[in-house]
Amino acid sequence: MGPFPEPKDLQTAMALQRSLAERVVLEGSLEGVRRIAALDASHRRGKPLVAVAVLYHLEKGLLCVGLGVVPEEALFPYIPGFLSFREAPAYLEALKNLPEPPEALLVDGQGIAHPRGLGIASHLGVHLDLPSIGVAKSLLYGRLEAPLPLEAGSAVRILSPEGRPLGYAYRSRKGVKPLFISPGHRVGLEEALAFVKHLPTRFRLPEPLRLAHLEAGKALRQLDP
DNA sequence: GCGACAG
DNA sequence: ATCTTGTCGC
Repeated sequence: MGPFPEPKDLQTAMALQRSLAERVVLEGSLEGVRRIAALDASHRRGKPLVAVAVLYHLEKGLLCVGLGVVPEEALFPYIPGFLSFREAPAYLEALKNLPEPPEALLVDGQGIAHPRGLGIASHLGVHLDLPSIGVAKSLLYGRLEAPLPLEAGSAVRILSPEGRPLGYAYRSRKGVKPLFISPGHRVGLEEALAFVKHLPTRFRLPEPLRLAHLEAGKALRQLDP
């Protein structure tokens, strides 16, 4: 799949995003997929970025954890709309440290619900040619078709300014803030939501992502107590 | 020019 | 994302 391109400026990054977005495939079902990698990262200013890939089996649960660490100096800055250029390199390292390749990716961030149609989940999916889904804790782009009901399991579509469906706002549990689900690559809109709905979810985040989040925080603290 | 703005 | 204790609510 080649190296992960690191653009020298935002104009170049933007052009790359528009180009890669044309390669996104918005169809496919994840039925039958059991082994997924959940991706999350944590960091503190002046410290390395710690990325975690959790290999999770839908029936066996947590299998193992892969780490990816990138020094602050090597990091692309965080700019809304360009998150993948900052975090994806660390995720790719983390994925290399897994004993076996996942069948799909669950990523903390947007899929196609992005100004140029290439959130970090889509970017990673296209780069690795793997099915991927974006699960974000807040909305970056688009608007909700209607207010999201308070009931657990409710979902309303995320629409682009032109009215195109980009994903779903999804209430995973009662009394929690919604998650924003959008297909990353090689999965349809409905299928992406259906897949997330079937993941074990004890709290707000689906269990695989929650574990990845906990592991990332743990790893960051162990860097230098 | 005025807001909005994943992690 | 992280800095942070107790506290309100299901």
